[in-house]
Amino acid sequence: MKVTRKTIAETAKVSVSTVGMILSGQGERYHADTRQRVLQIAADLGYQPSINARALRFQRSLLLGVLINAVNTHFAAEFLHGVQDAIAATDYSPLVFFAKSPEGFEQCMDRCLNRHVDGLLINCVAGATEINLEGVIHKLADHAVPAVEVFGHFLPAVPKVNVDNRQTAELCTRHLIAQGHRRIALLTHGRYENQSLHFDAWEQAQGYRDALQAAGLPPIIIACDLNYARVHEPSFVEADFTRAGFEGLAGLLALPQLPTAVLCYADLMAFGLNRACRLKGLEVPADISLFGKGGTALSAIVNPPLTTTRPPAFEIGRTAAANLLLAIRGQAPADACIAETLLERQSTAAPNIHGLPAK
Amino acid sequence: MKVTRKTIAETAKVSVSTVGMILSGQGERYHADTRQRVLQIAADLGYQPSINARALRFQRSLLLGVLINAVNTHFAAEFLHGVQDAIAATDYSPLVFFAKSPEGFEQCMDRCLNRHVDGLLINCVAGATEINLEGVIHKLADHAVPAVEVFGHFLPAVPKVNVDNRQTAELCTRHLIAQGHRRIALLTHGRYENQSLHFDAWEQAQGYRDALQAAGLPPIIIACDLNYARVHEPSFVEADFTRAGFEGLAGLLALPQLPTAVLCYADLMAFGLNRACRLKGLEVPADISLFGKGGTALSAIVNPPLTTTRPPAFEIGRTAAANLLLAIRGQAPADACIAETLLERQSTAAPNIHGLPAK
DNA sequence: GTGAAAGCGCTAACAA
DNA sequence: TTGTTAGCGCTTTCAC
Repeated sequence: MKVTRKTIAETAKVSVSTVGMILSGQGERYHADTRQRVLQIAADLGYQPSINARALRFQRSLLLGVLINAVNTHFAAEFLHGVQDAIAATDYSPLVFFAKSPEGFEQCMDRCLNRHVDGLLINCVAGATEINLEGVIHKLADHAVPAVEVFGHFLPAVPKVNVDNRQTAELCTRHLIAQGHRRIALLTHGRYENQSLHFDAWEQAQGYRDALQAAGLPPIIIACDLNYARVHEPSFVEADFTRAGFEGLAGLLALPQLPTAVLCYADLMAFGLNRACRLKGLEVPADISLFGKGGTALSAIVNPPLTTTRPPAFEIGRTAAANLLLAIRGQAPADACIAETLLERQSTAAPNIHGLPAK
Repeated sequence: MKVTRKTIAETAKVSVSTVGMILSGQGERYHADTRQRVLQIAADLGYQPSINARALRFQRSLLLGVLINAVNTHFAAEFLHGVQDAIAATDYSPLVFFAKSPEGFEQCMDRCLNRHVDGLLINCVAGATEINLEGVIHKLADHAVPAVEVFGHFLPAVPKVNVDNRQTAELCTRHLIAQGHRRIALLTHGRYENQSLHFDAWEQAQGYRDALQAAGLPPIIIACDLNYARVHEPSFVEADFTRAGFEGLAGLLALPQLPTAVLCYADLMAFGLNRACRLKGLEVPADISLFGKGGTALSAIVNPPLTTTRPPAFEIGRTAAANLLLAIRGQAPADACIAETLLERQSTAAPNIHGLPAK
């Protein structure tokens, strides 16, 4: 049933090493006859090399470990599509693990390591101090396995592929400025100044400020109390974000003048803010423009459809896998940072400067 | 650096076979001393068995192929968690592929087969006639690889693990009946009678009818025109569902009497219907109870929070993987069908029978 | 009680 | 031009 090189050797009446040499393409030095015969028989028998034997022999597996922890599960599929795209032309296959707990994460990593994966694509949990980063870093070094970190900045000396939150925010802010907005607020995470833990919020604020500064406009930052880090029930996280957005309006109304546009830290916050606005009789976008972040499926169907940006999960997966292949080949890949994709919809418009109907 | 049984044997001054016997738990016949020493050293050195060597020895790859096509990506992570849970105590690892196109699906399958996966977990695309099922079935038979199909009924003679849509609908309907509802409508897919293509809608209708019949109540089915099968832009799918739900109210209003409760084919349809109700001045749940399906994250935070059911993706993943392991061991696993989990929230309540404010 | 040996399939240095 | 051999790490039978 199972056809190995031995089978071929016996059928062709040559030795296994001859078969091996010929099949691996180094068969120039053999008789054309022999070569022909061996190749023919291999094809006829439908020979498939045993990747396991190869893996044992070479101490490499043609396997890529993919450790996914806190990536928004909505993007996991897209991310993996990108990974597949990058390895489509190679013999590599992805060994995928979703880790939910810190211990789970290490177990998944161990599994990858004793599978002798040739490289590791790592997404550490965002904002989790619970994970034993020291251990992870140590293991990586110990096993000398090439790795690329995605959606995070937790592993020093590991090449990274990330969302460029700074550039994204700059893009959004410039977009609003170009529309004519002059009072643009940022509704963000309460701990956005904690660069290491909430790097995404921090980066967003940077980009926001940069764009405003370039236009000679003052930043207006409203920080919301978000305590999702303490809670593990996903629906609560979402409820918390919308609540924060809803309550954000109070902060905006307390300002000397209401901003004409608000860039949010997350779509869900924009949803909450949108509802609060409606209850206060503020029209979106006529009275106030709302800019989300995340590109959630829902953003397309709320009322009005939310202008937002979507993480380029496919691109990130593809770039990360491509860079990992480079690293496996011994070339140190550069870090990559990819801006989100802008999805312009109906929650943003030119400001109604004169109190007249917009447009 | 790398610690094998040889390393342990040398350190413990015994033979590799002794180490092997002891580590595999069959070390009763050895000196307690020896056993202790070997186990201690193995632990100290952090010995991890080489799965590749084992795989070669046993002629199995210890790899499980997972082909995911149309599973709601929201559930993919949960599903894979379940798979991991089932194989946690084994040496198996999941080779995961997300296929977006029919050709992509076959390529992924080929990759699994080339890798000699010991088993295949397959999710074929729902409602896709485009996929070459014949080819898939043929390949499975050809390679004699055990398989389990999940979230679908497309592969004859392959054991299945599915959501029990019939039982779920029966559960929901009975729940509404128990609350006192007598006019309960089903807002569903226009082609719900196409059992093979839209089996989920078909099954739901069955359960709905069964529960009503048992209570001596008449079914009221409103079928919506859904054309998502023709469209590949995900946000459109969602827009289409909400639109269908929104328009569904017209069908309900055209009835001799408005139902007091509506079971929907999907959360998104319930969202659309909810909005339509509000616009018509109908209060949920005071005037009409709404029951979703899907347990989307959003369902928890809409207003009012939607009573719905959530696919037991974790359970399905776990059961499917467990059954696949059975199949690999040569035991034919039974089909499994698991009802969704009921999430009771605020969109359902006892009917306001007398036109008085509910409750 | 313990160890030697063979072999899973593949590879490569070395003999012939 | 082709074959022999040793070995990757693990398992298991059989001999001591």
